[in-house]
Amino acid sequence: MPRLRFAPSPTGFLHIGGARTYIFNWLYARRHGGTMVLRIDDTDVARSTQASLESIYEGLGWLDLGWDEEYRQSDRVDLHRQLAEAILAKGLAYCDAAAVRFRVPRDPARIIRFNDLVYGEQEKSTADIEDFALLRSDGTPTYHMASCADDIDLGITHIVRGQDHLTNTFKHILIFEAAGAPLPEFAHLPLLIAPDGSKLSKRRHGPVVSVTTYRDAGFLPHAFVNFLCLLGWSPKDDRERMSRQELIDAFSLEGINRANAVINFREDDPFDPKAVWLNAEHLRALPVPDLAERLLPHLRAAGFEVERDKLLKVTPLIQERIKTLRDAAAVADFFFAGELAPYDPAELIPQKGDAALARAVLERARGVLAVTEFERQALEAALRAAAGASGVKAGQMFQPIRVAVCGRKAAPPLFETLEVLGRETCLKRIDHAIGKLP
RNA sequence: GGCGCUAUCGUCUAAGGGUUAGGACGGAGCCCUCUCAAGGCUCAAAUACGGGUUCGAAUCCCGUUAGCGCUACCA
Repeated sequence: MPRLRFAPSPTGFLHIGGARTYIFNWLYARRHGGTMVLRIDDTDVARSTQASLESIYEGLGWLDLGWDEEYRQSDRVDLHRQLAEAILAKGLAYCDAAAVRFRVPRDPARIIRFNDLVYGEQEKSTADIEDFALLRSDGTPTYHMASCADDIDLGITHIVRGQDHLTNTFKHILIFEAAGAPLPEFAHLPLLIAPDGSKLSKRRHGPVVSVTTYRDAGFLPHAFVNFLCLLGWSPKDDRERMSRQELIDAFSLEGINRANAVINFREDDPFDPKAVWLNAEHLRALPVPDLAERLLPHLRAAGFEVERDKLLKVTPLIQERIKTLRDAAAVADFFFAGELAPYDPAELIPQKGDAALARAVLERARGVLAVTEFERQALEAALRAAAGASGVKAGQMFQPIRVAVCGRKAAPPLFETLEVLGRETCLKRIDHAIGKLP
C-alpha cells in the first residue's frame, strides 16, 4: 500500500501552496487506499515557532482532510544522525571542518536518472552537483539528511512535493543509494504563483496566501479544496464543481500539468474570482439545514441575534444570493436587525412615480398587510389585486414595500420575505417609511 | 554565471500529428422576472517568436525570448 507524506516546516503560516501539496498527497493516498503521514520538519530550531505549528494544524484541520500518522523530526534526530554516521563510515561522506559532507561521485561523473510521475524522465550529471552537508558543525542533521532518513524509515513510497524540490531530488537519490534503501516514486508539483509571476509570499502578498484567511472569509473547506485541485490539475472532462469522492475517484498524478499556475488575486479583490464562484456553487448545493448551521457563527460574529428557527426560514431566501458565508450578514441583515439601517427616502419612490405615489402605495399596502394572511401566496394575490385596484403596475407597488421592509432595493423575493418577517415587523417598517416621506 | 523546469483566451484548463483549437471563471449583450440573484442563450478573447520534420504541427525536433526553480552548515 502506498505511503505518502506531507512535511511542512513550521517556519511560517500554512499557505495555500502547502495546502495544495497536502491535498494532492491526500487524494493520492485515498485513491489508492494508502496511508497519509504528516511529518513536521522542524530541524531548523531557530526558525521554527509554535505559532506556525498551530497555524498548520488549524489550516489542515479546516480543510477537513485527516492524516493517519504523525511524526516530528525533532524527535528523530538520533535516527538521522545514525544514518549520516553510517554513510560516513562507508566512506561516502567526509568531515569538513566539524560538518559532515556528502562526497558526490564525480570521478568519473555519472548520470543520475529518475522518472518523475509529473515531469517525466529526469537526468543530471554528478558533475553538476556539489558536495552537500549531511550534518552541520553542531552535529544537527540538515534538511536533506533528515528528510531522506525519515522517508526511508517511515517507508514512504511516493514523495509528492513542490517543483522547487525537483533538482534536490538528485541529491536525495544519492542519499537513498548510500543508505542502501530502495528509491520511492517522485512526483513534483507545479508551483502556485502570484499574478505577477512571483512566488507567493506572506510579506509581499499578505493574508491571501494564508489558508485561514479563506476560512475567515466564509469559504467552504470543500469548495476551497476543489478550487486548489483545479490549479494544476483537471479531471479532463470539463467538470468543475466536484465532491470529495469525485475528486478522489478522478485524481491521478499523470493528470497534473507542468506549468506553474497563477492564483488570480488583486489588491482590490483579494480572492480569485473562480474560487469565489466555486464557493457559491458549493453553497447552493448544500442542504438548507447544513447551510444554516454554517451561517450561524458568521451572522453572530457580525453582531446579529439569530435564532435557529428563523435562520432556517431565511436560509433558502439567501442561498443563491451569497457567494461566501460571510456575505450573509450583508444580505440578510434586515431579517435579524431590530431596526433598519438608515436609508435614503428617495429609494421608496417607484419607477415613473413621485413621493405622493410612494405614500399612496405604502398606505394602501399597509391596509392590505394589516388584514391578509401572512403566507406568500396570499400576500402576492392580495398585493397584486391592490396594485390593480390602485391603477399602478405591480412593480410600482412592490418596490416601495420592498425598500420599506428591507431598507434597500436589492433583496430576496418580496412575498417570501414578508412572510418570514411577519406582520408586526412589516407594519412597523411601513409606518416608519411613510413617516420618512415628505 | 552553471544546472534544471516551463510556455494554449486576462485567469484556470481541454485537445498529445488531421477539431470552425473545446469548457470554466471574469467581461459585454439578450431572455426570464416584483428588485437582486439564480438560470438559459449569444458575443469578444489564446496556441510566445523563428526555423525544421511531415501530405498535414498547438501537438515532434532545434534555436530564440520570457518566466520560474536549484545552485546554504534554510526547508
